Amino acid sequence: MTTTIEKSLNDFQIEKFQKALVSWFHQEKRDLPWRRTEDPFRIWVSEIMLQQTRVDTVIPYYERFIDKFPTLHDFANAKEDEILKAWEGLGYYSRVRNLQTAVREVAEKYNGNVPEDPKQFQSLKGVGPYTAGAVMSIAFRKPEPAVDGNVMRVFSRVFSIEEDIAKPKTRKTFEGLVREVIDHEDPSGFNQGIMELGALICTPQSPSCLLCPVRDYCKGFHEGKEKILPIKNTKKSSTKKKWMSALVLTNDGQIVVQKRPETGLLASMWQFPMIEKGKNGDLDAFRSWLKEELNLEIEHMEPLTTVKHVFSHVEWEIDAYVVKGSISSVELPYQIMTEKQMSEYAFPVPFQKMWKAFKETH
DNA sequence: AACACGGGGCT
DNA sequence: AGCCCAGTGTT
Repeated sequence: MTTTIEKSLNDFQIEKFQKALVSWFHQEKRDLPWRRTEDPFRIWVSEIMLQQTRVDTVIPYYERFIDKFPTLHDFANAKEDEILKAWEGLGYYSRVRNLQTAVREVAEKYNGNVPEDPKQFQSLKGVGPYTAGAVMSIAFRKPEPAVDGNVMRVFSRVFSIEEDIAKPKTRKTFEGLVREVIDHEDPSGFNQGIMELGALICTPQSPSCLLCPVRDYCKGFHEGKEKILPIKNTKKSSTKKKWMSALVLTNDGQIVVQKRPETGLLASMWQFPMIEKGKNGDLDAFRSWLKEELNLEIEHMEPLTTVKHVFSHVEWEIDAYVVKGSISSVELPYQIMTEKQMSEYAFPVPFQKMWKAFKETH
């Protein structure tokens, strides 16, 4: 039993709404790098990068990524450390691993051609209902819905829908609505137009209704509800976790690093040796842990900085130290490398903050 | 349905 | 201190 949304527009008005939106889009759209290509692989890459990530953040990553992996096959053949490095700082790192899994499947199963069938494409790793609709409509002009946060916000206003957009089933409601009103002449312009409108005009706070090309068709505006829509419930707050970490420098100027586990938070990325801080925050316990864990003879140890980092669901506080000493040998997952070697591996932002503090003080 | 999964920009 | 961002996978 799905909720039925009463459309506030008749067929005639829907057509005018489509034309107003699509022509506004083609006139006002931003010149973005992924709008200069028709290569399904590149459009796909851009959509994965844009998940939960702002356009301005994505642009430089996209440029570097396409420069490094110009074709689907270049990316399919790359090493994991290499693709993680290309994604370093962008967040949600499973996106890039899933993308490679999917691209390899396309290379083998579809002879390197991105499937044009929405169901086949959506079956690929990391491709959900939004990304499937976006790539199918933009690259292949298929009239498929691509419902993201923008679409739910814009449509909740245009059709004055007060369902909670945080609920999973609400997305399906909007998909059904998009299927009814999408422009079959230009599905790409329609989907991108809604998203562009959400980014430039129909913004989360204080939408610019006076500049809106579809204001005349907006039920929420006519009811004066544009500011209270969309309805979205609040999510729970994040937990906190404290750590102690050391930048260990060997006598010949190398650095001790560690590869994180291949599952979970920041999977397979690199960091400096780190343990969870005990309840007493015992520095001596940390020293003896370093000694045993790394076969390390500590010659000097000093506090460096405290790094705070907020993830979506957890907050970290890292007490960072600089340690100098001699090491006979380290065992996996630890490794000793030069600064130049470090630059080839992906480090999460909290550890980049540590490194930056070190470079500024030493 | 609820939660894990990054990082940054804006109010 | 929240909210939001061109969401998806797992449980």
